[in-house]
Amino acid sequence: MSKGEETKQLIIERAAPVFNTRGIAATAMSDIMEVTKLSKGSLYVHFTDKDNLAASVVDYSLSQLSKKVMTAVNRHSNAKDRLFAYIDVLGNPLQPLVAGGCPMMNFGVEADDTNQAIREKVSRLVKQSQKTIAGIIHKGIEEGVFKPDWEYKEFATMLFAMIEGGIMISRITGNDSAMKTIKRNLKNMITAQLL
Amino acid sequence: MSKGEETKQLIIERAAPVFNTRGIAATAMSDIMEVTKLSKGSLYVHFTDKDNLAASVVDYSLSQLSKKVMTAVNRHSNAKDRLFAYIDVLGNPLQPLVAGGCPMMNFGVEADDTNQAIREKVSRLVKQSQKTIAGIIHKGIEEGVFKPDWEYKEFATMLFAMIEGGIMISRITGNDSAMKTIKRNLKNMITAQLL
DNA sequence: GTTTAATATGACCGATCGGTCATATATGAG
DNA sequence: CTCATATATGACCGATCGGTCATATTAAAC
Repeated sequence: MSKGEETKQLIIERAAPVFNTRGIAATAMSDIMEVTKLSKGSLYVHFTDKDNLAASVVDYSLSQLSKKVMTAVNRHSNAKDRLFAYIDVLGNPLQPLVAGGCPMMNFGVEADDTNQAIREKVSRLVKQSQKTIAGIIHKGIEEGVFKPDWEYKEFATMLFAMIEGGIMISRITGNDSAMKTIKRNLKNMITAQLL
Repeated sequence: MSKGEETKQLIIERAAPVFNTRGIAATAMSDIMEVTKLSKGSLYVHFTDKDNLAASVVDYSLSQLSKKVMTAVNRHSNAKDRLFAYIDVLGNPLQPLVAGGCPMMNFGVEADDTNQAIREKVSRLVKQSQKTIAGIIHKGIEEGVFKPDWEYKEFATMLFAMIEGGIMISRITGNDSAMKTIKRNLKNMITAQLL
Protein backbone atom coordinates (compact mmCIF):
# COMPACT_ATOMS: atom_id res chain seq x y z
CA MET A 1 0.00 0.00 0.00
CA SER A 2 1.47 3.35 -1.07
CA LYS A 3 1.81 6.27 1.32
CA GLY A 4 -1.24 7.90 -0.22
CA GLU A 5 -3.41 4.81 0.11
CA GLU A 6 -2.30 4.45 3.73
CA THR A 7 -3.22 8.04 4.54
CA LYS A 8 -6.56 7.71 2.80
CA GLN A 9 -7.37 4.63 4.84
CA LEU A 10 -6.28 6.33 8.06
CA ILE A 11 -8.57 9.27 7.35
CA ILE A 12 -11.53 6.97 6.77
CA GLU A 13 -10.88 4.98 9.93
CA ARG A 14 -10.46 8.05 12.12
CA ALA A 15 -13.42 9.85 10.53
CA ALA A 16 -15.83 6.91 10.80
CA PRO A 17 -16.67 7.16 14.51
CA VAL A 18 -17.01 10.95 14.24
CA PHE A 19 -19.49 10.80 11.38
CA ASN A 20 -21.34 7.92 13.05
CA THR A 21 -21.80 9.66 16.39
CA ARG A 22 -22.35 13.28 15.34
CA GLY A 23 -23.96 12.74 11.97
CA ILE A 24 -22.71 13.70 8.54
CA ALA A 25 -24.23 17.19 8.38
CA ALA A 26 -23.03 18.06 11.87
CA THR A 27 -19.44 16.96 11.20
CA ALA A 28 -17.10 19.63 9.85
CA MET A 29 -13.94 19.01 7.88
CA SER A 30 -12.14 20.77 10.74
CA ASP A 31 -13.29 17.92 13.01
CA ILE A 32 -11.60 15.47 10.65
CA MET A 33 -8.45 17.60 10.61
CA GLU A 34 -8.34 17.37 14.41
CA VAL A 35 -8.87 13.64 14.61
CA THR A 36 -6.40 12.83 11.83
CA LYS A 37 -3.83 15.55 12.71
CA LEU A 38 -3.71 16.39 9.02
CA SER A 39 -4.01 19.73 7.28
CA LYS A 40 -7.11 20.60 5.31
CA GLY A 41 -5.21 20.53 2.02
CA SER A 42 -4.08 16.99 2.70
CA LEU A 43 -7.65 15.81 3.22
CA TYR A 44 -8.56 17.22 -0.18
CA VAL A 45 -5.70 15.34 -1.83
CA HIS A 46 -7.53 12.11 -1.03
CA PHE A 47 -11.19 13.14 -1.28
CA THR A 48 -12.79 15.44 -3.83
CA ASP A 49 -15.18 16.94 -1.27
CA LYS A 50 -16.95 16.27 2.03
CA ASP A 51 -19.64 14.22 0.30
CA ASN A 52 -16.99 11.96 -1.18
CA LEU A 53 -15.40 11.46 2.25
CA ALA A 54 -18.80 10.80 3.80
CA ALA A 55 -19.60 8.20 1.15
CA SER A 56 -16.27 6.45 1.79
CA VAL A 57 -16.90 6.51 5.54
CA VAL A 58 -20.37 5.03 5.09
CA ASP A 59 -19.00 2.26 2.84
CA TYR A 60 -16.28 1.50 5.37
CA SER A 61 -18.60 1.55 8.40
CA LEU A 62 -21.18 -0.70 6.78
CA SER A 63 -18.58 -3.19 5.57
CA GLN A 64 -16.94 -3.25 9.01
CA LEU A 65 -20.32 -3.95 10.59
CA SER A 66 -21.10 -6.64 8.06
CA LYS A 67 -17.69 -8.25 8.50
CA LYS A 68 -17.90 -8.34 12.29
CA VAL A 69 -21.38 -9.84 12.20
CA MET A 70 -20.40 -12.52 9.70
CA THR A 71 -17.25 -13.38 11.66
CA ALA A 72 -19.31 -13.93 14.80
CA VAL A 73 -21.89 -15.99 12.92
CA ASN A 74 -19.28 -18.11 11.17
CA ARG A 75 -17.75 -19.18 14.44
CA HIS A 76 -20.65 -21.63 14.63
CA SER A 77 -21.90 -24.34 12.30
CA ASN A 78 -25.23 -25.22 13.85
CA ALA A 79 -28.02 -23.05 12.46
CA LYS A 80 -29.49 -22.30 15.88
CA ASP A 81 -26.09 -21.24 17.24
CA ARG A 82 -25.52 -19.06 14.17
CA LEU A 83 -28.83 -17.26 14.72
CA PHE A 84 -28.05 -16.75 18.40
CA ALA A 85 -24.65 -15.35 17.47
CA TYR A 86 -26.28 -12.95 15.03
CA ILE A 87 -28.64 -11.71 17.73
CA ASP A 88 -25.89 -11.34 20.31
CA VAL A 89 -23.43 -9.51 18.11
CA LEU A 90 -25.85 -7.03 16.53
CA GLY A 91 -27.93 -6.56 19.65
CA ASN A 92 -25.31 -4.85 21.74
CA PRO A 93 -26.50 -1.24 21.74
CA LEU A 94 -24.45 0.14 24.60
CA GLN A 95 -21.19 -1.39 23.38
CA PRO A 96 -21.78 -0.99 19.65
CA LEU A 97 -19.68 -2.63 16.96
CA VAL A 98 -18.91 0.83 15.56
CA ALA A 99 -18.57 3.78 17.94
CA GLY A 100 -21.76 5.83 17.95
CA GLY A 101 -24.17 2.96 17.45
CA CYS A 102 -25.49 0.99 14.50
CA PRO A 103 -24.37 2.76 11.30
CA MET A 104 -27.36 1.39 9.38
CA MET A 105 -29.64 3.26 11.74
CA ASN A 106 -27.52 6.42 12.10
CA PHE A 107 -26.70 6.94 8.44
CA GLY A 108 -30.00 5.53 7.22
CA VAL A 109 -32.18 7.77 9.37
CA GLU A 110 -30.14 10.86 8.55
CA ALA A 111 -30.04 10.17 4.81
CA ASP A 112 -33.48 8.77 4.12
CA ASP A 113 -34.95 12.06 2.94
CA THR A 114 -31.84 14.05 2.10
CA ASN A 115 -29.11 11.92 0.52
CA GLN A 116 -30.18 9.29 -1.97
CA ALA A 117 -26.67 7.94 -2.61
CA ILE A 118 -26.14 7.10 1.06
CA ARG A 119 -29.72 5.93 1.52
CA GLU A 120 -29.09 3.43 -1.27
CA LYS A 121 -25.89 2.14 0.32
CA VAL A 122 -27.69 1.52 3.62
CA SER A 123 -30.67 0.05 1.83
CA ARG A 124 -28.50 -2.63 0.25
CA LEU A 125 -27.18 -3.79 3.64
CA VAL A 126 -30.62 -3.66 5.25
CA LYS A 127 -31.95 -5.99 2.55
CA GLN A 128 -28.85 -8.18 2.63
CA SER A 129 -29.07 -8.56 6.41
CA GLN A 130 -32.58 -9.97 6.20
CA LYS A 131 -31.44 -12.33 3.44
CA THR A 132 -28.51 -13.46 5.56
CA ILE A 133 -30.79 -14.29 8.48
CA ALA A 134 -33.28 -16.03 6.19
CA GLY A 135 -30.40 -17.96 4.61
CA ILE A 136 -29.20 -19.27 7.97
CA ILE A 137 -32.70 -20.49 8.83
CA HIS A 138 -33.27 -21.96 5.38
CA LYS A 139 -30.11 -24.03 5.67
CA GLY A 140 -31.18 -25.06 9.17
CA ILE A 141 -34.47 -26.32 7.79
CA GLU A 142 -32.68 -28.29 5.05
CA GLU A 143 -30.39 -29.81 7.66
CA GLY A 144 -33.36 -30.86 9.81
CA VAL A 145 -32.59 -28.45 12.64
CA PHE A 146 -35.76 -26.35 12.31
CA LYS A 147 -39.38 -27.21 11.53
CA PRO A 148 -39.88 -27.18 7.75
CA ASP A 149 -43.09 -25.13 7.91
CA TRP A 150 -41.46 -22.16 9.64
CA GLU A 151 -42.26 -18.91 7.79
CA TYR A 152 -38.62 -18.08 7.98
CA LYS A 153 -38.50 -15.12 5.60
CA GLU A 154 -41.08 -13.25 7.62
CA PHE A 155 -39.29 -14.19 10.82
CA ALA A 156 -36.04 -12.82 9.42
CA THR A 157 -37.70 -9.46 8.83
CA MET A 158 -39.19 -9.46 12.32
CA LEU A 159 -35.89 -10.42 13.92
CA PHE A 160 -34.03 -7.66 12.13
CA ALA A 161 -36.72 -5.06 12.89
CA MET A 162 -36.85 -6.04 16.55
CA ILE A 163 -33.11 -5.79 17.02
CA GLU A 164 -32.88 -2.42 15.29
CA GLY A 165 -35.89 -1.19 17.25
CA GLY A 166 -34.28 -2.50 20.42
CA ILE A 167 -31.06 -0.64 19.61
CA MET A 168 -33.07 2.53 19.14
CA ILE A 169 -34.94 2.13 22.42
CA SER A 170 -31.82 1.26 24.38
CA ARG A 171 -29.69 4.08 23.01
CA ILE A 172 -32.39 6.71 23.52
CA THR A 173 -33.33 5.59 27.02
CA GLY A 174 -29.73 4.81 27.93
CA ASN A 175 -30.83 1.46 29.29
CA ASP A 176 -30.43 -1.96 27.71
CA SER A 177 -33.28 -3.69 29.53
CA ALA A 178 -35.51 -3.51 26.43
CA MET A 179 -32.74 -5.13 24.37
CA LYS A 180 -32.38 -7.92 26.90
CA THR A 181 -36.11 -8.61 26.74
CA ILE A 182 -36.02 -8.65 22.97
CA LYS A 183 -33.04 -10.98 22.75
CA ARG A 184 -34.52 -13.42 25.24
CA ASN A 185 -37.85 -13.55 23.42
CA LEU A 186 -36.23 -13.90 20.00
CA LYS A 187 -34.20 -16.84 21.26
CA ASN A 188 -37.35 -18.41 22.72
CA MET A 189 -39.10 -18.04 19.38
CA ILE A 190 -36.16 -19.71 17.65
CA THR A 191 -35.98 -22.52 20.18
CA ALA A 192 -39.68 -23.16 19.65
CA GLN A 193 -38.92 -23.97 16.02
CA LEU A 194 -36.31 -26.61 16.83
CA LEU A 195 -37.19 -30.13 15.84
CA MET B 1 -54.16 34.00 22.08
CA SER B 2 -52.14 37.21 21.61
CA LYS B 3 -50.44 38.07 18.32
CA GLY B 4 -47.10 36.98 19.75
CA GLU B 5 -48.38 33.64 20.89
CA GLU B 6 -49.97 33.08 17.50
CA THR B 7 -46.73 33.85 15.68
CA LYS B 8 -44.74 31.63 18.01
CA GLN B 9 -47.11 28.75 17.36
CA LEU B 10 -46.97 29.33 13.61
CA ILE B 11 -43.18 29.22 13.65
CA ILE B 12 -43.21 25.93 15.54
CA GLU B 13 -45.76 24.36 13.20
CA ARG B 14 -43.94 25.45 10.06
CA ALA B 15 -40.52 24.52 11.43
CA ALA B 16 -41.52 21.06 12.66
CA PRO B 17 -41.54 19.22 9.30
CA VAL B 18 -38.27 20.90 8.31
CA PHE B 19 -36.42 19.85 11.46
CA ASN B 20 -37.96 16.38 11.26
CA THR B 21 -36.93 15.72 7.66
CA ARG B 22 -33.53 17.43 7.49
CA GLY B 23 -32.41 17.03 11.07
CA ILE B 24 -31.74 19.70 13.66
CA ALA B 25 -28.06 20.27 12.86
CA ALA B 26 -28.71 20.45 9.12
CA THR B 27 -31.51 22.99 9.45
CA ALA B 28 -30.47 26.65 9.33
CA MET B 29 -32.41 29.55 10.78
CA SER B 30 -32.59 30.86 7.20
CA ASP B 31 -34.62 27.75 6.33
CA ILE B 32 -37.11 28.69 9.04
CA MET B 33 -37.20 32.28 7.74
CA GLU B 34 -38.16 30.94 4.31
CA VAL B 35 -40.87 28.60 5.52
CA THR B 36 -42.41 31.15 7.90
CA LYS B 37 -41.88 34.20 5.65
CA LEU B 38 -40.59 36.00 8.73
CA SER B 39 -37.43 38.02 9.23
CA LYS B 40 -34.59 36.67 11.32
CA GLY B 41 -35.14 39.29 14.01
CA SER B 42 -38.73 38.20 14.41
CA LEU B 43 -37.72 34.60 15.01
CA TYR B 44 -35.44 35.75 17.80
CA VAL B 45 -38.28 37.68 19.45
CA HIS B 46 -39.95 34.34 20.16
CA PHE B 47 -36.98 32.04 20.72
CA THR B 48 -33.76 32.77 22.56
CA ASP B 49 -31.66 30.73 20.12
CA LYS B 50 -31.80 27.83 17.66
CA ASP B 51 -31.55 25.27 20.47
CA ASN B 52 -34.61 26.79 22.12
CA LEU B 53 -36.56 26.62 18.85
CA ALA B 54 -35.42 23.04 18.27
CA ALA B 55 -36.54 22.05 21.77
CA SER B 56 -39.96 23.63 21.17
CA VAL B 57 -40.26 21.85 17.84
CA VAL B 58 -39.36 18.50 19.40
CA ASP B 59 -41.92 19.01 22.17
CA TYR B 60 -44.55 19.93 19.62
CA SER B 61 -43.77 17.04 17.24
CA LEU B 62 -43.78 14.45 20.00
CA SER B 63 -47.02 15.71 21.50
CA GLN B 64 -48.65 15.78 18.06
CA LEU B 65 -47.57 12.19 17.47
CA SER B 66 -48.80 11.12 20.87
CA LYS B 67 -52.11 12.91 20.42
CA LYS B 68 -52.78 11.37 17.01
CA VAL B 69 -51.96 7.89 18.25
CA MET B 70 -54.18 8.22 21.30
CA THR B 71 -57.04 9.62 19.23
CA ALA B 72 -56.88 6.62 16.91
CA VAL B 73 -56.68 4.20 19.84
CA ASN B 74 -59.55 5.85 21.71
CA ARG B 75 -61.90 5.42 18.78
CA HIS B 76 -62.21 1.81 20.01
CA SER B 77 -63.22 0.31 23.31
CA ASN B 78 -62.30 -3.34 22.82
CA ALA B 79 -58.71 -4.00 23.86
CA LYS B 80 -57.89 -5.98 20.71
CA ASP B 81 -59.26 -3.23 18.48
CA ARG B 82 -57.30 -0.64 20.43
CA LEU B 83 -54.06 -2.58 19.92
CA PHE B 84 -54.78 -3.00 16.22
CA ALA B 85 -55.44 0.73 15.94
CA TYR B 86 -52.14 1.47 17.66
CA ILE B 87 -50.30 -0.73 15.18
CA ASP B 88 -52.06 0.73 12.17
CA VAL B 89 -51.61 4.37 13.10
CA LEU B 90 -47.95 4.21 14.13
CA GLY B 91 -46.94 1.68 11.49
CA ASN B 92 -47.49 3.88 8.48
CA PRO B 93 -43.93 4.74 7.45
CA LEU B 94 -44.56 6.04 3.94
CA GLN B 95 -47.42 8.33 5.00
CA PRO B 96 -46.03 9.32 8.39
CA LEU B 97 -48.05 11.14 11.04
CA VAL B 98 -45.48 13.93 10.97
CA ALA B 99 -43.78 14.85 7.69
CA GLY B 100 -40.29 13.29 7.55
CA GLY B 101 -41.10 10.14 9.48
CA CYS B 102 -41.36 9.15 13.12
CA PRO B 103 -40.01 12.03 15.23
CA MET B 104 -39.03 9.66 18.03
CA MET B 105 -36.66 7.94 15.63
CA ASN B 106 -35.44 11.05 13.80
CA PHE B 107 -34.81 13.23 16.83
CA GLY B 108 -33.80 10.35 19.07
CA VAL B 109 -31.17 8.96 16.73
CA GLU B 110 -29.73 12.40 16.01
CA ALA B 111 -29.65 13.43 19.65
CA ASP B 112 -28.67 10.24 21.44
CA ASP B 113 -24.98 11.09 21.63
CA THR B 114 -25.02 14.85 21.14
CA ASN B 115 -27.99 16.53 22.83
CA GLN B 116 -29.01 15.23 26.22
CA ALA B 117 -31.98 17.59 26.62
CA ILE B 118 -33.63 16.33 23.46
CA ARG B 119 -32.61 12.74 24.11
CA GLU B 120 -34.43 12.98 27.44
CA LYS B 121 -37.60 14.35 25.82
CA VAL B 122 -37.68 11.47 23.36
CA SER B 123 -36.80 8.98 26.06
CA ARG B 124 -39.88 9.95 28.05
CA LEU B 125 -42.20 9.25 25.09
CA VAL B 126 -40.42 6.00 24.22
CA LYS B 127 -41.00 4.73 27.74
CA GLN B 128 -44.54 6.10 27.87
CA SER B 129 -45.42 4.41 24.56
CA GLN B 130 -44.50 1.01 25.89
CA LYS B 131 -46.51 1.70 29.04
CA THR B 132 -49.50 2.75 26.94
CA ILE B 133 -49.39 -0.49 24.97
CA ALA B 134 -48.94 -2.54 28.13
CA GLY B 135 -51.81 -0.64 29.73
CA ILE B 136 -54.17 -1.51 26.89
CA ILE B 137 -53.31 -5.20 27.18
CA HIS B 138 -53.51 -5.18 30.98
CA LYS B 139 -57.02 -3.77 30.84
CA GLY B 140 -57.88 -6.36 28.18
CA ILE B 141 -56.75 -9.12 30.50
CA GLU B 142 -58.82 -7.72 33.35
CA GLU B 143 -61.84 -7.55 31.06
CA GLY B 144 -61.37 -11.18 30.03
CA VAL B 145 -60.41 -10.37 26.43
CA PHE B 146 -56.86 -11.74 26.59
CA LYS B 147 -55.33 -14.78 28.27
CA PRO B 148 -54.31 -13.84 31.83
CA ASP B 149 -50.87 -15.46 31.59
CA TRP B 150 -49.74 -13.29 28.65
CA GLU B 151 -46.37 -11.69 29.36
CA TYR B 152 -47.83 -8.43 28.19
CA LYS B 153 -45.11 -6.05 29.34
CA GLU B 154 -42.51 -7.89 27.31
CA PHE B 155 -44.87 -8.05 24.37
CA ALA B 156 -45.40 -4.29 24.57
CA THR B 157 -41.66 -3.75 24.26
CA MET B 158 -41.45 -6.16 21.33
CA LEU B 159 -44.40 -4.56 19.57
CA PHE B 160 -42.93 -1.09 19.90
CA ALA B 161 -39.46 -2.22 18.80
CA MET B 162 -40.83 -4.08 15.82
CA ILE B 163 -42.88 -1.14 14.59
CA GLU B 164 -39.99 1.31 14.97
CA GLY B 165 -37.66 -1.18 13.31
CA GLY B 166 -40.21 -1.64 10.55
CA ILE B 167 -40.43 2.12 10.05
CA MET B 168 -36.67 2.26 9.75
CA ILE B 169 -36.52 -0.59 7.21
CA SER B 170 -39.37 0.79 5.13
CA ARG B 171 -38.10 4.35 5.01
CA ILE B 172 -34.55 3.32 4.14
CA THR B 173 -35.54 0.80 1.48
CA GLY B 174 -38.40 2.99 0.25
CA ASN B 175 -40.70 -0.02 0.37
CA ASP B 176 -43.35 -0.84 2.94
CA SER B 177 -43.44 -4.62 2.41
CA ALA B 178 -41.44 -5.22 5.62
CA MET B 179 -43.92 -3.10 7.55
CA LYS B 180 -46.83 -5.07 6.13
CA THR B 181 -45.21 -8.32 7.21
CA ILE B 182 -44.60 -6.94 10.68
CA LYS B 183 -48.13 -5.63 11.14
CA ARG B 184 -49.68 -8.89 9.98
CA ASN B 185 -47.53 -10.97 12.31
CA LEU B 186 -48.10 -8.66 15.27
CA LYS B 187 -51.84 -8.95 14.76
CA ASN B 188 -51.57 -12.73 14.56
CA MET B 189 -49.64 -12.78 17.82
CA ILE B 190 -52.34 -10.65 19.45
CA THR B 191 -55.15 -12.78 18.06
CA ALA B 192 -53.44 -15.88 19.45
CA GLN B 193 -53.84 -14.38 22.94
CA LEU B 194 -57.60 -13.88 22.63
CA LEU B 195 -59.69 -15.99 24.96
C1' DG C 1 22.04 10.29 -5.53
C1' DT C 2 18.96 12.43 -8.90
C1' DT C 3 14.74 13.64 -10.36
C1' DT C 4 9.92 13.73 -10.91
C1' DA C 5 5.61 12.90 -9.23
C1' DA C 6 2.89 12.31 -5.13
C1' DT C 7 1.67 14.16 -0.87
C1' DA C 8 1.31 17.74 2.83
C1' DT C 9 0.96 22.49 4.37
C1' DG C 10 -1.61 26.60 5.84
C1' DA C 11 -2.96 31.03 4.29
C1' DC C 12 -6.73 32.42 1.91
C1' DC C 13 -11.53 32.73 -0.45
C1' DG C 14 -16.55 33.69 -0.71
C1' DA C 15 -20.64 31.91 1.37
C1' DT C 16 -23.26 30.89 5.10
C1' DC C 17 -23.75 30.14 9.89
C1' DG C 18 -26.14 31.72 14.52
C1' DG C 19 -27.08 35.80 16.65
C1' DT C 20 -27.62 41.20 17.65
C1' DC C 21 -29.54 45.69 17.44
C1' DA C 22 -31.23 50.24 16.08
C1' DT C 23 -35.23 51.29 14.01
C1' DA C 24 -39.97 50.93 12.36
C1' DT C 25 -44.56 49.29 12.80
C1' DA C 26 -48.54 47.11 14.85
C1' DT C 27 -51.19 45.93 18.92
C1' DG C 28 -54.24 46.59 22.44
C1' DA C 29 -55.12 48.68 27.16
C1' DG C 30 -56.75 53.07 28.88
C1' DC D 1 -58.46 58.60 20.12
C1' DT D 2 -53.42 58.21 22.88
C1' DC D 3 -49.55 55.96 24.03
C1' DA D 4 -46.73 52.44 26.01
C1' DT D 5 -45.49 48.02 24.83
C1' DA D 6 -45.02 44.06 21.94
C1' DT D 7 -43.68 42.61 17.62
C1' DA D 8 -41.29 42.82 13.04
C1' DT D 9 -37.59 44.36 10.05
C1' DG D 10 -33.11 43.82 7.75
C1' DA D 11 -28.49 45.48 7.89
C1' DC D 12 -24.78 43.98 10.27
C1' DC D 13 -21.34 41.13 13.23
C1' DG D 14 -17.63 37.69 14.08
C1' DA D 15 -17.09 32.83 13.52
C1' DT D 16 -17.08 28.96 10.94
C1' DC D 17 -18.31 26.56 6.89
C1' DG D 18 -16.52 23.80 2.54
C1' DG D 19 -13.12 24.32 -0.66
C1' DT D 20 -8.69 26.21 -3.36
C1' DC D 21 -3.97 26.96 -4.36
C1' DA D 22 0.90 28.35 -4.40
C1' DT D 23 4.43 26.41 -2.09
C1' DA D 24 7.13 23.08 0.53
C1' DT D 25 8.24 18.49 1.63
C1' DT D 26 8.47 13.56 0.96
C1' DA D 27 8.31 9.24 -1.54
C1' DA D 28 9.90 6.20 -4.68
C1' DA D 29 11.39 4.96 -9.48
C1' DC D 30 15.63 5.12 -11.87
